[in-house]
Amino acid sequence: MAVTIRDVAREAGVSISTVSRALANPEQVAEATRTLVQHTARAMGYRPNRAARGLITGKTGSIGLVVPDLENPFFGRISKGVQARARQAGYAVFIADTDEDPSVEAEVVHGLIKQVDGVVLCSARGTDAEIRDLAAEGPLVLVNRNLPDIPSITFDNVGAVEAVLRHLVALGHREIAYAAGPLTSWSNRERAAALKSFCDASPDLTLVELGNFPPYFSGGVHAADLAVASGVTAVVAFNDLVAVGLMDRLRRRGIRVPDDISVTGFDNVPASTLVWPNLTTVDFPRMSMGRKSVDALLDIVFDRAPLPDATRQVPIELIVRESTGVARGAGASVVREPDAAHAPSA
Amino acid sequence: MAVTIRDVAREAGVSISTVSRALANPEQVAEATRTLVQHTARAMGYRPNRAARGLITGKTGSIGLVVPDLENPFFGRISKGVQARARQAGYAVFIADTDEDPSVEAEVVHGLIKQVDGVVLCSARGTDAEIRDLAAEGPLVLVNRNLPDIPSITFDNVGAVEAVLRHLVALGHREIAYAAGPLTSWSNRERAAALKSFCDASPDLTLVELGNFPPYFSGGVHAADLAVASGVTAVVAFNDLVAVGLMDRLRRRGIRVPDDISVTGFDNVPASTLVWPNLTTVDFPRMSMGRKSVDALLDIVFDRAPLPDATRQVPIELIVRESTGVARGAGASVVREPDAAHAPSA
DNA sequence: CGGATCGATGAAAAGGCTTGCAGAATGAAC
DNA sequence: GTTCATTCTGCAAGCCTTTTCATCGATCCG
Repeated sequence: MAVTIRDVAREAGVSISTVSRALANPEQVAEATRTLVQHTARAMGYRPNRAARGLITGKTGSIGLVVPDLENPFFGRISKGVQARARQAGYAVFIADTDEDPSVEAEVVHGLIKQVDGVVLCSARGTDAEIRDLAAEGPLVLVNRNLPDIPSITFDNVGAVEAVLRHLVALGHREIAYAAGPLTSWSNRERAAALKSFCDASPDLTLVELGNFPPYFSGGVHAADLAVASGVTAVVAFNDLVAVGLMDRLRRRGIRVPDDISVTGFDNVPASTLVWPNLTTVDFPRMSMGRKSVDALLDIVFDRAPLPDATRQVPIELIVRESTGVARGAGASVVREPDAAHAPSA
Repeated sequence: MAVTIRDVAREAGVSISTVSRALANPEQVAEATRTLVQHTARAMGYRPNRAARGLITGKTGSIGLVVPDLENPFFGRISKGVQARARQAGYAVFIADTDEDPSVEAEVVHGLIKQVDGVVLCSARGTDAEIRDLAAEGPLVLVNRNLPDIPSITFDNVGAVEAVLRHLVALGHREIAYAAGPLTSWSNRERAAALKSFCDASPDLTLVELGNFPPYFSGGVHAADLAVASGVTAVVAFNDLVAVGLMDRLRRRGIRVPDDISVTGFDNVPASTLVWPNLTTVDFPRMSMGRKSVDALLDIVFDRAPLPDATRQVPIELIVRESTGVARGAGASVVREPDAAHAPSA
């Protein structure tokens, strides 16, 4: 049988309230008593019963984290960030994997949110309405998805797209395909919209929208042939996994990257440096995103003033590697006469 | 404020015990009352308070999963298996990441094991003694590590090594290096020992032990140069990540795989098919391993007869891909006169 | 028709902990 | 020596649920 607070109290010769206080609010108890109690507790191997505490305080000391796919290193890293910060704050974290299924997502969050202090919902796949319903049930923060009135940690998708596009345009690319990710993905919708608006704004740029594809290697394989058929010189893939699948298929068909076609991804997952050529991609500091989400959640839980929205968006960085090069057929002159609207100033 | 069992009781005009029974043991309550209560409960949005239930039953309805690195897809997939089975059984799962640190591991398991019904400890990095101490504190099952007296789910490392070795020998390789993983890793020790015993048993085989290296891409990069210098024709890497790092470094040095050197991994993680050449590796059904671990844990928790040990070891499969080929310098004759002890019978 | 049997229900205790409130003890001030 | 302020400690209520035990009514049988 586990040792309880009253065992410690008996052993130390004090009341259970004193034990409770000595452990939880040490400053409320006299020095001598405090050390006696703490000593006894440790010696007896006392560990507070979280359930009992939770029953009274209404807090569980744990948070939930819901992700679409634990095996995807994108989420693995975010989870690590959440983990780390939660542990620092004395919180344990439930993790649930929804297998990219919006209905599982709703069910899981629903089942979790009442038995934890709050939930971090990562790359939510559900509709805005579903997510609002969920948020009404308890403290919820969104990662990689933005919804007014709900605390959201996002990264700068528009900036990321702009960086990629400038890079490609500078290399002489004018016909660019987007290998789209799942329609349920908010970041896919953001990127697609940003691409469209940029390309619409510059007359000499044509955007070919392909997809949607599943956000995996297989999606990229599928996209590759369509991209080739469309005649573009560069493909922006929804994420690194799709980009890698794309490059694999291109290589198997004897199409060279970047000589024949340039390819870019998003996320900077480990796989982006495993492949050859290494992938040009956009880095998102996922670890710090995970940490921030816990901070935001705890702000709600403890009713603290939340972070200003500006600091909620984590910065991005374009990582130029070997998968992008000068556009096929583009003379060097192209590089010297970039599209005024999108070329880097230097 | 949350709706409690007594709210439901008042609303339905019955006692709280009846509500409790109608929900938890429906057969103990009259048909009419049961449906009334269930209806009222649903209508009011009642959700039982797990903490209160746990206080009385002594069960939390949750289990813990502790892994060295969540970002590693090897563990990601195991986690998915654990996840899935736990959810089936109505359990939620705490996941903790130890960052490959044995002391964090001990601390985390220690902190977790009293507040869950049991813990699945994956690829434990601690010493045998540490793990035994942990197991004494509560229900614990080991995954990818074997310890007498503690329920363990493992895969057949010896069989895996044998399969790899037979494959390499059949291709004419006689000088083989092992790029070892962390000393804290049980499977690394198993594989190293199995390799040694096989090579010792066949006089014409020489084994070069390299390492130890961290179980990541970077470890493989490091190992590559040592492997080349050692003059071997094949390298068995501790896992796929190391193998991929190895191949990357070889490619950068202009050494061809498999023409100059053959490379194999273990685990069959997604990265093994992202690289070119695709990696020859050994597949472990990690998902089913995760599921089995939950079954084993629940067997302990519910005091059921545990699975027989034989079914605790999950089968393996050698996946031959393009990273292994005929040994450099070996004539075709070698393939026709394989070492009797290790060549496949066909 | 009385007693036994059975099913359905309710009352109440228990589980470990926190916390408001009150009491005891100590010390200081007069 | 008395009074008051100030700590420190203990009592007891309460958090929400499960579960034992008792009660009640009804059914059944002799």
